[in-house]
Amino acid sequence: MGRGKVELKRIEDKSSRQVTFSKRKSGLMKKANELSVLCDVDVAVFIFSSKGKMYEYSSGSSLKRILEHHQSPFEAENAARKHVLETKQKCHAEDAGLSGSINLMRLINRSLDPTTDNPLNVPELTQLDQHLEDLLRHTRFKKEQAMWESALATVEEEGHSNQRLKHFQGDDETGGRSIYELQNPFLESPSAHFISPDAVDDDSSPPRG
Amino acid sequence: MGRGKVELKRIEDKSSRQVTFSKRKSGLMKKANELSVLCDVDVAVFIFSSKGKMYEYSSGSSLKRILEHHQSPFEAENAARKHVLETKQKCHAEDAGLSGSINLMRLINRSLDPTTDNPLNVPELTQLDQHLEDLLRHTRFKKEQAMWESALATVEEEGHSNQRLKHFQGDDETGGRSIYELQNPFLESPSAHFISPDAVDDDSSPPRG
DNA sequence: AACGCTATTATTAGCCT
DNA sequence: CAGGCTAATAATAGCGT
Repeated sequence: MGRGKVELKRIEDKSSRQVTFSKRKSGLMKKANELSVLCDVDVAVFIFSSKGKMYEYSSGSSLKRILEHHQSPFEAENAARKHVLETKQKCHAEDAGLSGSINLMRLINRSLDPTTDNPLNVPELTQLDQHLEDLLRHTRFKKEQAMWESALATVEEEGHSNQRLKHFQGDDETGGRSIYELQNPFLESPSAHFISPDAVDDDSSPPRG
Repeated sequence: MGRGKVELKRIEDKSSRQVTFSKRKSGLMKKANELSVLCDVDVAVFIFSSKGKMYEYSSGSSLKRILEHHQSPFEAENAARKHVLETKQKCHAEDAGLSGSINLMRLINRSLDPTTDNPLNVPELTQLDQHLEDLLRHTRFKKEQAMWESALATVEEEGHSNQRLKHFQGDDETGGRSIYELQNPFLESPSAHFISPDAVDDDSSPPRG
Protein backbone atom coordinates (compact mmCIF):
# COMPACT_ATOMS: atom_id res chain seq x y z
CA MET A 1 0.00 0.00 0.00
CA GLY A 2 1.93 2.88 -1.29
CA ARG A 3 2.70 4.46 -4.58
CA GLY A 4 3.44 1.06 -6.04
CA LYS A 5 2.99 -2.57 -5.25
CA VAL A 6 5.95 -4.21 -3.56
CA GLU A 7 7.05 -7.81 -3.90
CA LEU A 8 7.98 -9.93 -0.92
CA LYS A 9 11.71 -10.00 -1.18
CA ARG A 10 14.54 -8.37 0.69
CA ILE A 11 14.82 -4.68 -0.14
CA GLU A 12 18.32 -4.31 -1.52
CA ASP A 13 18.71 -0.56 -1.17
CA LYS A 14 20.03 -0.10 2.32
CA SER A 15 18.49 3.28 2.87
CA SER A 16 14.95 2.42 1.87
CA ARG A 17 15.26 -0.87 3.71
CA GLN A 18 16.00 1.07 6.86
CA VAL A 19 13.09 3.44 6.25
CA THR A 20 10.73 0.58 5.53
CA PHE A 21 11.97 -1.20 8.64
CA SER A 22 11.23 1.77 10.82
CA LYS A 23 7.79 2.35 9.34
CA ARG A 24 6.69 -1.26 9.30
CA LYS A 25 8.09 -1.95 12.74
CA SER A 26 5.85 0.65 14.30
CA GLY A 27 3.00 -0.57 12.12
CA LEU A 28 3.46 -4.10 13.37
CA MET A 29 3.54 -3.03 16.96
CA LYS A 30 0.45 -0.92 16.51
CA LYS A 31 -1.32 -3.93 15.04
CA ALA A 32 -0.12 -6.07 17.89
CA ASN A 33 -1.49 -3.59 20.39
CA GLU A 34 -4.82 -3.39 18.58
CA LEU A 35 -5.12 -7.16 18.56
CA SER A 36 -4.30 -7.27 22.22
CA VAL A 37 -6.84 -4.64 23.22
CA LEU A 38 -9.66 -5.52 20.85
CA CYS A 39 -9.54 -9.24 21.49
CA ASP A 40 -8.36 -9.21 25.07
CA VAL A 41 -5.32 -11.40 24.50
CA ASP A 42 -1.67 -11.16 25.42
CA VAL A 43 0.68 -10.46 22.57
CA ALA A 44 4.44 -10.24 22.40
CA VAL A 45 6.51 -9.19 19.42
CA PHE A 46 10.27 -9.47 19.22
CA ILE A 47 12.29 -8.05 16.38
CA PHE A 48 15.98 -8.66 15.99
CA SER A 49 17.69 -6.36 13.56
CA SER A 50 20.68 -7.60 11.63
CA LYS A 51 22.82 -5.41 13.85
CA GLY A 52 21.72 -7.50 16.81
CA LYS A 53 19.49 -4.85 18.30
CA MET A 54 16.25 -6.05 19.78
CA TYR A 55 12.93 -4.29 19.59
CA GLU A 56 10.04 -5.51 21.60
CA TYR A 57 6.38 -5.05 22.17
CA SER A 58 4.39 -6.84 24.77
CA SER A 59 0.91 -6.30 26.09
CA GLY A 60 1.80 -6.21 29.74
CA SER A 61 -1.49 -6.55 31.52
CA SER A 62 -1.29 -9.44 33.91
CA LEU A 63 2.40 -9.37 33.18
CA LYS A 64 3.32 -6.62 35.55
CA ARG A 65 1.34 -8.13 38.35
CA ILE A 66 3.22 -11.35 37.89
CA LEU A 67 6.50 -9.53 37.87
CA GLU A 68 5.66 -7.52 40.92
CA HIS A 69 4.33 -10.47 42.85
CA HIS A 70 7.49 -12.33 42.06
CA GLN A 71 5.59 -15.33 40.85
CA SER A 72 7.50 -17.98 39.01
CA PRO A 73 6.13 -19.04 35.65
CA PHE A 74 6.01 -22.55 36.93
CA GLU A 75 3.92 -21.64 39.91
CA ALA A 76 1.60 -19.81 37.59
CA GLU A 77 1.35 -22.77 35.28
CA ASN A 78 0.70 -25.07 38.16
CA ALA A 79 -2.04 -22.86 39.49
CA ALA A 80 -3.46 -22.58 36.02
CA ARG A 81 -3.50 -26.30 35.57
CA LYS A 82 -5.23 -26.86 38.86
CA HIS A 83 -7.83 -24.35 37.91
CA VAL A 84 -8.37 -26.00 34.56
CA LEU A 85 -8.75 -29.36 36.21
CA GLU A 86 -11.18 -28.03 38.75
CA THR A 87 -13.49 -25.98 36.63
CA LYS A 88 -12.72 -26.87 33.00
CA GLN A 89 -14.91 -23.89 32.17
CA LYS A 90 -14.83 -20.17 32.69
CA CYS A 91 -11.28 -19.89 31.49
CA HIS A 92 -10.09 -16.41 32.15
CA ALA A 93 -7.33 -16.29 34.73
CA GLU A 94 -5.29 -19.36 34.00
CA ASP A 95 -3.38 -17.73 31.19
CA ALA A 96 -1.15 -16.27 33.86
CA GLY A 97 1.36 -19.03 33.25
CA LEU A 98 1.44 -18.35 29.56
CA SER A 99 1.42 -14.60 29.53
CA GLY A 100 3.84 -14.79 32.42
CA SER A 101 6.22 -16.55 30.17
CA ILE A 102 6.29 -13.42 28.03
CA ASN A 103 7.92 -11.72 30.95
CA LEU A 104 10.38 -14.55 31.24
CA MET A 105 11.15 -14.17 27.56
CA ARG A 106 11.79 -10.49 28.05
CA LEU A 107 14.19 -11.19 30.88
CA ILE A 108 15.99 -13.85 28.88
CA ASN A 109 16.25 -11.63 25.85
CA ARG A 110 17.60 -8.74 27.83
CA SER A 111 20.04 -11.01 29.61
CA LEU A 112 21.30 -12.39 26.31
CA ASP A 113 21.49 -9.09 24.47
CA PRO A 114 25.01 -7.72 24.78
CA THR A 115 23.96 -4.44 23.20
CA THR A 116 21.01 -3.63 25.42
CA ASP A 117 21.06 -0.20 26.99
CA ASN A 118 19.55 -1.40 30.24
CA PRO A 119 21.05 -4.67 31.37
CA LEU A 120 19.32 -6.67 34.06
CA ASN A 121 19.81 -5.41 37.58
CA VAL A 122 20.28 -7.61 40.61
CA PRO A 123 16.62 -8.10 41.53
CA GLU A 124 15.80 -8.98 37.94
CA LEU A 125 18.71 -11.37 37.75
CA THR A 126 17.59 -12.96 40.99
CA GLN A 127 14.11 -13.34 39.63
CA LEU A 128 15.40 -14.81 36.39
CA ASP A 129 17.56 -17.18 38.38
CA GLN A 130 14.58 -18.49 40.29
CA HIS A 131 12.43 -18.77 37.20
CA LEU A 132 15.13 -20.73 35.41
CA GLU A 133 15.57 -22.97 38.39
CA ASP A 134 11.86 -23.71 38.46
CA LEU A 135 11.78 -24.27 34.75
CA LEU A 136 14.75 -26.58 34.91
CA ARG A 137 13.12 -28.65 37.61
CA HIS A 138 9.91 -28.71 35.63
CA THR A 139 11.72 -29.68 32.45
CA ARG A 140 13.58 -32.52 34.10
CA PHE A 141 10.41 -33.84 35.60
CA LYS A 142 8.78 -33.78 32.19
CA LYS A 143 11.79 -35.43 30.65
CA GLU A 144 11.76 -38.18 33.20
CA GLN A 145 8.10 -38.71 32.57
CA ALA A 146 8.53 -38.71 28.81
CA MET A 147 11.36 -41.21 29.03
CA TRP A 148 9.29 -43.54 31.12
CA GLU A 149 6.43 -43.31 28.71
CA SER A 150 8.74 -43.85 25.79
CA ALA A 151 10.34 -46.85 27.43
CA LEU A 152 6.97 -48.21 28.40
CA ALA A 153 5.75 -47.90 24.84
CA THR A 154 8.80 -49.77 23.61
CA VAL A 155 8.32 -52.62 26.04
CA GLU A 156 4.65 -52.76 25.25
CA GLU A 157 5.49 -52.93 21.57
CA GLU A 158 7.94 -55.77 22.09
CA GLY A 159 5.57 -57.67 24.31
CA HIS A 160 2.95 -57.26 21.66
CA SER A 161 5.07 -58.75 18.90
CA ASN A 162 6.29 -61.54 21.18
CA GLN A 163 3.17 -62.88 22.81
CA ARG A 164 0.67 -60.80 24.73
CA LEU A 165 0.68 -57.36 26.30
CA LYS A 166 1.23 -58.15 29.98
CA HIS A 167 2.77 -54.75 30.80
CA PHE A 168 3.49 -54.81 34.51
CA GLN A 169 0.31 -54.02 36.36
CA GLY A 170 1.65 -55.53 39.55
CA ASP A 171 2.46 -59.08 38.46
CA ASP A 172 5.57 -58.86 36.34
CA GLU A 173 7.68 -61.98 36.10
CA THR A 174 8.95 -61.23 32.64
CA GLY A 175 12.59 -61.64 33.66
CA GLY A 176 13.75 -58.01 33.54
CA ARG A 177 13.49 -55.79 36.58
CA SER A 178 11.38 -52.79 35.74
CA ILE A 179 11.10 -50.13 33.12
CA TYR A 180 12.06 -47.62 35.77
CA GLU A 181 15.62 -48.81 35.56
CA LEU A 182 15.99 -48.54 31.82
CA GLN A 183 17.12 -44.94 31.93
CA ASN A 184 17.68 -42.29 34.50
CA PRO A 185 16.87 -38.88 33.10
CA PHE A 186 18.67 -37.12 35.91
CA LEU A 187 22.04 -38.53 34.97
CA GLU A 188 23.31 -35.99 32.49
CA SER A 189 26.75 -34.48 32.28
CA PRO A 190 26.66 -30.81 33.28
CA SER A 191 28.23 -29.75 29.96
CA ALA A 192 30.43 -26.90 31.14
CA HIS A 193 31.24 -23.99 28.88
CA PHE A 194 33.52 -21.06 29.33
CA ILE A 195 32.14 -17.63 29.74
CA SER A 196 33.33 -14.22 28.64
CA PRO A 197 30.88 -11.85 30.26
CA ASP A 198 32.25 -8.53 29.01
CA ALA A 199 29.54 -6.12 28.06
CA VAL A 200 29.84 -4.77 24.54
CA ASP A 201 28.61 -1.30 23.79
CA ASP A 202 28.53 -0.63 20.09
CA ASP A 203 25.52 1.61 20.00
CA SER A 204 26.16 3.95 17.14
CA SER A 205 22.52 4.77 16.46
CA PRO A 206 20.17 3.98 19.32
CA PRO A 207 16.66 3.37 17.96
CA ARG A 208 13.63 4.81 19.58
CA GLY A 209 10.65 3.80 17.35
CA MET B 1 -10.69 -0.45 8.01
CA GLY B 2 -13.97 -2.01 7.32
CA ARG B 3 -17.53 -0.93 7.01
CA GLY B 4 -17.12 1.30 10.01
CA LYS B 5 -14.39 2.77 12.13
CA VAL B 6 -13.61 0.81 15.26
CA GLU B 7 -12.46 2.17 18.59
CA LEU B 8 -9.61 0.65 20.53
CA LYS B 9 -11.42 -1.15 23.26
CA ARG B 10 -12.23 -4.73 24.04
CA ILE B 11 -14.91 -6.09 21.73
CA GLU B 12 -17.65 -7.17 24.08
CA ASP B 13 -19.58 -9.44 21.74
CA LYS B 14 -17.90 -12.78 22.13
CA SER B 15 -18.63 -13.98 18.63
CA SER B 16 -17.31 -10.98 16.76
CA ARG B 17 -14.38 -10.82 19.15
CA GLN B 18 -13.47 -14.33 18.11
CA VAL B 19 -13.87 -13.50 14.42
CA THR B 20 -11.81 -10.36 14.75
CA PHE B 21 -9.18 -12.30 16.66
CA SER B 22 -8.89 -14.85 13.92
CA LYS B 23 -8.72 -12.26 11.16
CA ARG B 24 -6.32 -9.92 12.87
CA LYS B 25 -4.13 -12.72 14.10
CA SER B 26 -3.40 -13.84 10.58
CA GLY B 27 -3.05 -10.22 9.53
CA LEU B 28 -0.47 -9.62 12.22
CA MET B 29 1.49 -12.69 11.28
CA LYS B 30 1.44 -11.73 7.64
CA LYS B 31 2.78 -8.32 8.58
CA ALA B 32 5.44 -9.93 10.71
CA ASN B 33 6.50 -12.12 7.84
CA GLU B 34 6.60 -9.17 5.45
CA LEU B 35 8.75 -7.19 7.85
CA SER B 36 11.05 -10.12 8.25
CA VAL B 37 11.50 -10.71 4.53
CA LEU B 38 11.56 -7.14 3.28
CA CYS B 39 13.95 -5.86 5.92
CA ASP B 40 15.96 -9.00 6.51
CA VAL B 41 15.35 -9.18 10.24
CA ASP B 42 14.24 -11.89 12.63
CA VAL B 43 10.76 -11.50 14.01
CA ALA B 44 8.84 -13.50 16.56
CA VAL B 45 5.22 -13.03 17.53
CA PHE B 46 3.55 -14.78 20.42
CA ILE B 47 -0.17 -14.57 21.07
CA PHE B 48 -1.81 -16.00 24.14
CA SER B 49 -5.54 -16.31 23.90
CA SER B 50 -7.66 -15.98 26.99
CA LYS B 51 -8.23 -19.71 26.82
CA GLY B 52 -4.54 -20.21 27.33
CA LYS B 53 -3.81 -21.30 23.79
CA MET B 54 -0.63 -20.01 22.24
CA TYR B 55 -0.19 -18.94 18.66
CA GLU B 56 3.19 -18.20 17.31
CA TYR B 57 5.00 -16.83 14.34
CA SER B 58 8.71 -16.74 13.99
CA SER B 59 10.92 -16.06 11.05
CA GLY B 60 12.91 -19.22 11.43
CA SER B 61 15.92 -18.69 9.26
CA SER B 62 18.98 -19.25 11.38
CA LEU B 63 16.63 -20.67 13.96
CA LYS B 64 16.27 -24.09 12.52
CA ARG B 65 19.94 -24.44 11.96
CA ILE B 66 20.53 -23.63 15.59
CA LEU B 67 17.95 -26.14 16.66
CA GLU B 68 19.33 -28.84 14.42
CA HIS B 69 22.91 -28.20 15.42
CA HIS B 70 21.89 -28.48 19.01
CA GLN B 71 23.56 -25.21 19.87
CA SER B 72 22.76 -23.66 23.19
CA PRO B 73 21.65 -20.05 23.17
CA PHE B 74 24.46 -19.27 25.48
CA GLU B 75 27.03 -20.76 23.19
CA ALA B 76 25.50 -18.77 20.39
CA GLU B 77 25.63 -15.61 22.41
CA ASN B 78 29.19 -16.26 23.37
CA ALA B 79 30.22 -16.87 19.79
CA ALA B 80 28.33 -13.79 18.73
CA ARG B 81 30.07 -11.70 21.32
CA LYS B 82 33.47 -12.93 20.32
CA HIS B 83 32.72 -12.09 16.77
CA VAL B 84 31.59 -8.63 17.73
CA LEU B 85 34.71 -8.09 19.73
CA GLU B 86 36.91 -9.31 16.92
CA THR B 87 35.45 -7.54 13.97
CA LYS B 88 33.12 -4.89 15.38
CA GLN B 89 31.97 -4.46 11.79
CA LYS B 90 30.18 -6.53 9.18
CA CYS B 91 27.57 -7.58 11.66
CA HIS B 92 25.49 -10.25 10.07
CA ALA B 93 25.92 -13.59 11.79
CA GLU B 94 26.15 -12.67 15.43
CA ASP B 95 22.43 -12.32 15.88
CA ALA B 96 22.43 -16.08 16.31
CA GLY B 97 22.31 -15.61 20.04
CA LEU B 98 19.28 -13.40 19.79
CA SER B 99 17.30 -15.21 17.18
CA GLY B 100 18.40 -18.40 18.86
CA SER B 101 16.65 -17.24 21.97
CA ILE B 102 13.44 -17.23 19.96
CA ASN B 103 13.82 -20.93 19.66
CA LEU B 104 14.36 -21.19 23.38
CA MET B 105 11.21 -19.19 23.91
CA ARG B 106 9.31 -21.58 21.68
CA LEU B 107 10.52 -24.54 23.67
CA ILE B 108 9.68 -22.87 26.95
CA ASN B 109 6.25 -21.90 25.75
CA ARG B 110 5.47 -25.35 24.52
CA SER B 111 6.76 -26.87 27.73
CA LEU B 112 4.54 -24.57 29.79
CA ASP B 113 1.43 -24.93 27.69
CA PRO B 114 -0.72 -27.68 29.19
CA THR B 115 -3.07 -27.55 26.19
CA THR B 116 -0.55 -27.91 23.40
CA ASP B 117 -1.27 -30.61 20.89
CA ASN B 118 2.37 -31.54 20.49
CA PRO B 119 4.17 -31.62 23.83
CA LEU B 120 7.95 -31.65 23.89
CA ASN B 121 9.51 -34.99 23.13
CA VAL B 122 12.59 -36.36 24.85
CA PRO B 123 15.24 -34.83 22.56
CA GLU B 124 13.56 -31.45 22.82
CA LEU B 125 13.31 -31.73 26.58
CA THR B 126 16.96 -32.68 26.72
CA GLN B 127 17.85 -29.70 24.62
CA LEU B 128 15.73 -27.40 26.75
CA ASP B 129 17.37 -28.84 29.84
CA GLN B 130 20.81 -27.98 28.54
CA HIS B 131 19.75 -24.53 27.40
CA LEU B 132 18.28 -23.77 30.79
CA GLU B 133 21.37 -25.05 32.51
CA ASP B 134 23.54 -22.79 30.38
CA LEU B 135 21.26 -19.86 30.94
CA LEU B 136 21.20 -20.45 34.66
CA ARG B 137 24.96 -20.51 34.80
CA HIS B 138 25.11 -17.39 32.70
CA THR B 139 22.52 -15.64 34.84
CA ARG B 140 24.32 -16.47 38.06
CA PHE B 141 27.56 -15.23 36.64
CA LYS B 142 25.90 -11.99 35.65
CA LYS B 143 24.27 -11.71 39.04
CA GLU B 144 27.54 -12.22 40.80
CA GLN B 145 29.08 -9.59 38.62
CA ALA B 146 26.24 -7.17 39.17
CA MET B 147 26.39 -7.66 42.91
CA TRP B 148 30.06 -6.95 42.98
CA GLU B 149 29.58 -3.83 40.96
CA SER B 150 26.74 -2.76 43.17
CA ALA B 151 28.74 -3.38 46.29
CA LEU B 152 31.72 -1.63 44.83
CA ALA B 153 29.60 1.40 43.98
CA THR B 154 28.29 1.48 47.54
CA VAL B 155 31.75 1.36 49.03
CA GLU B 156 32.94 3.95 46.60
CA GLU B 157 30.04 6.15 47.55
CA GLU B 158 30.80 5.81 51.26
CA GLY B 159 34.49 6.36 50.69
CA HIS B 160 33.60 9.45 48.77
CA SER B 161 31.52 10.96 51.56
CA ASN B 162 34.11 9.94 54.16
CA GLN B 163 37.41 10.95 52.66
CA ARG B 164 38.70 9.86 49.25
CA LEU B 165 37.86 7.13 46.77
CA LYS B 166 40.62 4.57 47.40
CA HIS B 167 38.69 1.57 46.00
CA PHE B 168 40.99 -1.43 46.21
CA GLN B 169 43.32 -1.44 43.26
CA GLY B 170 45.75 -3.78 44.96
CA ASP B 171 46.65 -1.84 48.10
CA ASP B 172 43.69 -2.07 50.42
CA GLU B 173 44.41 -1.60 54.09
CA THR B 174 41.07 -0.03 54.84
CA GLY B 175 40.36 -2.42 57.69
CA GLY B 176 37.67 -4.58 56.11
CA ARG B 177 38.57 -7.64 54.12
CA SER B 178 37.29 -7.23 50.58
CA ILE B 179 34.15 -6.45 48.72
CA TYR B 180 34.19 -9.99 47.47
CA GLU B 181 33.04 -11.16 50.86
CA LEU B 182 30.13 -8.82 51.19
CA GLN B 183 27.71 -11.14 49.46
CA ASN B 184 27.80 -14.49 47.82
CA PRO B 185 25.38 -14.61 44.92
CA PHE B 186 25.53 -18.39 44.72
CA LEU B 187 24.02 -18.88 48.16
CA GLU B 188 20.35 -18.97 47.42
CA SER B 189 17.76 -21.35 48.78
CA PRO B 190 16.54 -23.71 46.09
CA SER B 191 12.89 -22.75 46.67
CA ALA B 192 11.23 -26.10 46.14
CA HIS B 193 7.71 -26.34 44.80
CA PHE B 194 5.44 -29.28 44.33
CA ILE B 195 4.61 -30.46 40.89
CA SER B 196 1.47 -31.95 39.36
CA PRO B 197 2.58 -32.93 35.90
CA ASP B 198 -0.66 -34.33 34.52
CA ALA B 199 -1.23 -33.37 30.93
CA VAL B 200 -4.56 -31.74 30.29
CA ASP B 201 -6.19 -32.15 26.93
CA ASP B 202 -9.13 -29.85 26.59
CA ASP B 203 -8.79 -29.16 22.91
CA SER B 204 -12.33 -28.69 21.72
CA SER B 205 -11.43 -26.63 18.65
CA PRO B 206 -7.83 -26.76 17.50
CA PRO B 207 -6.92 -23.53 15.68
CA ARG B 208 -5.18 -23.54 12.39
CA GLY B 209 -4.85 -19.90 11.31
C1' DA C 1 -17.85 -21.44 13.48
C1' DA C 2 -15.73 -20.84 8.77
C1' DC C 3 -15.82 -18.66 4.11
C1' DG C 4 -16.75 -14.93 0.56
C1' DC C 5 -17.78 -10.38 -0.50
C1' DT C 6 -17.11 -5.29 -0.74
C1' DA C 7 -17.43 -0.63 1.24
C1' DT C 8 -14.42 1.63 4.11
C1' DT C 9 -10.73 2.74 6.76
C1' DA C 10 -5.64 1.95 7.57
C1' DT C 11 -1.06 1.48 6.17
C1' DT C 12 2.63 2.84 3.62
C1' DA C 13 6.12 3.57 -0.82
C1' DG C 14 8.01 7.09 -3.02
C1' DC C 15 8.96 11.88 -2.67
C1' DC C 16 9.98 16.10 -0.78
C1' DT C 17 11.91 19.12 2.86
C1' DC D 1 18.78 10.69 8.44
C1' DA D 2 14.09 12.05 10.56
C1' DG D 3 9.55 13.98 9.54
C1' DG D 4 5.45 15.23 6.56
C1' DC D 5 2.61 14.34 2.33
C1' DT D 6 -0.38 11.80 -0.75
C1' DA D 7 -1.48 8.55 -4.13
C1' DA D 8 -2.11 3.89 -4.07
C1' DT D 9 -2.36 -0.59 -2.21
C1' DA D 10 -3.72 -3.55 1.84
C1' DA D 11 -6.44 -4.97 5.71
C1' DT D 12 -10.74 -5.75 7.51
C1' DA D 13 -15.87 -4.85 9.78
C1' DG D 14 -20.10 -6.05 8.87
C1' DC D 15 -22.93 -8.97 6.20
C1' DG D 16 -24.67 -12.78 3.78
C1' DT D 17 -24.18 -18.10 3.14
